[in-house]
Amino acid sequence: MGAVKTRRMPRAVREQQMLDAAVRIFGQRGYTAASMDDIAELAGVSKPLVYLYLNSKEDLFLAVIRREAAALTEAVRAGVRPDQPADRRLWHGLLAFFEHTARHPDAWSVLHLQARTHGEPFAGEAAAMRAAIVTFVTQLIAVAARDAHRDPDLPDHEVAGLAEALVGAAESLAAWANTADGIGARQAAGTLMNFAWAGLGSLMAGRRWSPPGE
Amino acid sequence: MGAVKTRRMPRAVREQQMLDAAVRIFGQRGYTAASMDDIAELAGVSKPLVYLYLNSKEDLFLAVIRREAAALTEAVRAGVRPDQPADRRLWHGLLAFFEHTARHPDAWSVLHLQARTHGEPFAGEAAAMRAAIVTFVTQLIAVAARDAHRDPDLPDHEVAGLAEALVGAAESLAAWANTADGIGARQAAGTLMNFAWAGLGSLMAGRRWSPPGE
Amino acid sequence: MGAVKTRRMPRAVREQQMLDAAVRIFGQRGYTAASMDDIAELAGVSKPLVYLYLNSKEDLFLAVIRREAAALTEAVRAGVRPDQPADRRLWHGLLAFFEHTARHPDAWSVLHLQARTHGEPFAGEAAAMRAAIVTFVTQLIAVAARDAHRDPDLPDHEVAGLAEALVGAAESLAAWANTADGIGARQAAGTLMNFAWAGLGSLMAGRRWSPPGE
Amino acid sequence: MGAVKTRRMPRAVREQQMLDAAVRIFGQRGYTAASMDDIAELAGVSKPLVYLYLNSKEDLFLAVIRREAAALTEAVRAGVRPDQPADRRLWHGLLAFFEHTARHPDAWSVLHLQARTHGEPFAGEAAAMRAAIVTFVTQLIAVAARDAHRDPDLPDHEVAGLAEALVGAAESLAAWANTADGIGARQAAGTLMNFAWAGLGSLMAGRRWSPPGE
DNA sequence: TATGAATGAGCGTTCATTCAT
DNA sequence: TATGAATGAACGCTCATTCAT
Repeated sequence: MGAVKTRRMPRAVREQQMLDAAVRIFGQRGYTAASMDDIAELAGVSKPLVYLYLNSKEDLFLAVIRREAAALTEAVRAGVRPDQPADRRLWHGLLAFFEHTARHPDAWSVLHLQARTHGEPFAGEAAAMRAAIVTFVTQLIAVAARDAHRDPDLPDHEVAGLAEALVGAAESLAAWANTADGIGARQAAGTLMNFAWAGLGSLMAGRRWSPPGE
Repeated sequence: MGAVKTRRMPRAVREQQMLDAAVRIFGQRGYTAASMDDIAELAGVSKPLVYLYLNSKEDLFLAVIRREAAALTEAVRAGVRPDQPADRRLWHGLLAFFEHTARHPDAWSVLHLQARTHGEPFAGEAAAMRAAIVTFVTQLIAVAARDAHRDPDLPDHEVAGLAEALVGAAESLAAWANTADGIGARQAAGTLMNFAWAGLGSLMAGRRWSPPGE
Repeated sequence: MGAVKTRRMPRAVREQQMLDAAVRIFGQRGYTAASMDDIAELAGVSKPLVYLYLNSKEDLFLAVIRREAAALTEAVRAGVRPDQPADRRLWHGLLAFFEHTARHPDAWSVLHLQARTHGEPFAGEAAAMRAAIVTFVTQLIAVAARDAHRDPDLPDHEVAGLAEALVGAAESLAAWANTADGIGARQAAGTLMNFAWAGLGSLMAGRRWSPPGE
Repeated sequence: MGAVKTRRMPRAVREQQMLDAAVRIFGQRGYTAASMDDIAELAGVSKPLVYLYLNSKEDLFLAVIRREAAALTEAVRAGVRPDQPADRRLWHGLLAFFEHTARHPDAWSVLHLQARTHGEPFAGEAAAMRAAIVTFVTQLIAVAARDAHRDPDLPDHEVAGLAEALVGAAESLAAWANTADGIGARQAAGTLMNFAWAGLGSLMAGRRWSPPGE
């Protein structure tokens, strides 16, 4: 499983190899359980070289988070056609999200679990990525509401809550789709679209659920 | 902050004190960063006593997870009146969930973050609790579908996906409600109910979103 | 050479054993070349116990410096009879100094070489001890000058320089007496007394050496 | 501060640049805290080149000690006019010594502190330089004693002790003069001359201090 | 002459865990 | 029931040193 031991590589290449190894080890073992020895061995280099290039375990973890966060947001962005209507954009975004997380489960573990569980500055970096996605979804919802001529009925904090809920649902379904056999990215995206778009439509049509008086 | 030093307590009491301390330390510092010294000190006992009662750090963490998982599921169950219609039951369940997580943030951190991030057997225990909640929600959706005479249109795996999505949305909103100031449990539950119930209703009315043909 | 392995000692005793070992290792190998493993082994305990009691290598070194500085100044102070004339007091002080450094060469190496060579806070601690000795000598010189009714002729900074010179000479002779065989503390003290007391006497009698005009 | 990066210099020049850098780093950081990286960087060359020219850290340190020891003894020797009487020669020697140490504090730190604190072969090299100076002073004292027709009264080992004391006093005053503001080389030399020459004169005149009978 | 790439070996420190009482 | 004394094992990190070009 370890990389083939090839010597004397240019620095940039070696660095990517180290990050590749780090994603796998961090994603599978967790930040604290991962040892620099393990990562160096999987990368096919000695420990001092990892330190020479990445400085410290913290810096290495941060570099991993940043690289994978950029990769995920880029994948979503690349999947979305900006000239399409809001529902199509949401659909393609979800599809890209589920496909990327399914293809890179270790990276998703790092971003969704490890980074958020081990304090600053990691949690902040993961939160920043998540915030970008939430903002993206928030804008889609706002556009959809405008198209339905309904925005006066949806206050800002409600839109924010909806976006949070939608992103949380997507995160949950990502794990579900990766676990339950036979459920692919398309199906997960379909389920969520059905649920979400109908819910949004109803909301915008003014149909709201009222809590009991108690 | 540590418990007042009272000697010679009955075992059951001492054990609860240790678990109380462990929840706080694990929840705030994380599993690996928490040290047995910290926990023993906060519990007001010596380290060997912790080992005498709880055996090991793993066992202690497991005991914490089990106690808090039971407390959370019990809180949800206690909030739901079985003789009510499905929407009311979902509403009260969500309300109880948001209230409990807001009142016990360390416990929620243990269940939602720490337990899932540090491998087996912890992740399994947390997954079991989550599965129980998902099952509960699944049943509610099934009942609602039956009430709407629509179950033939909602295949099982779709219902499972919806439940997963709903639970994920709730988890996401729990963090959001605890962070953003001024958002309480009622508001989070209201936002989610509006979103979810309308979405479910639309689905059951046969309004579905279809992916593009591409 | 290592201490006999006796288990379960009270903390205070173990701490002294550790300091004893540390003096030898630090004195013979130097601060940086000394390893905590070496010290723990010579003390007959495991490394974690050293850390439990002394916290860190820095703290251990500081504790050694403080203990040995106190022992040396105490030895000098104990050798001096305060009711005697200044020359006798200087003599007994020098004698005690040479005897102590001869009997504890590792401690002297720590105080005179290691502590001064490895930056703060060690150098400061050693400097404080030395300053106390210089002050002691300065006072002796001042008393002697007063007895000779000559103090107006000896400006303060000149007295300070003389004290510095005298202490430096003593430090140098300590090494010399410990190295050259057959030279004991008495002889070293005698040589220095002859040199110093005569020099001081001449100075106080107003005989001064003038640099050439160039 | 690092040397301007000029390539392809003749070996002799490069070597001196490396030694210059090494003196500064060793003098300021100490032997063990100094890293070959630091030295290479300050010298403006790559690390392998340092090894190519100087072989190892030990050899580099030895080369530094030898160069600076030679420079210091040469400075003292150059300051002394051999055709002058003993007191003038001592005066000029001290003056040259204080001036050189004040002008080259890093070199003095290496010779006086670092070399003596880090075992063989460094301590031996520093001791050899010191022995040369002690011998030089011993001869001056012997000449002065002969001039005073007093040598039968001053046994050899006493002369040796006096020389040791004088050199120690000078070393002590060098640090003192470099620290205390406003004290220059001339003043330090003056203080020491006053002290030493008067002491020596008294000794040679047969005035000796006798220890108490006890 | 000169260097970018790479490592073996070791050190300070921490922590879960146990022994003896 | 309760604890002061003690440790095995591992981890993050650094450094002098060398290889291949």
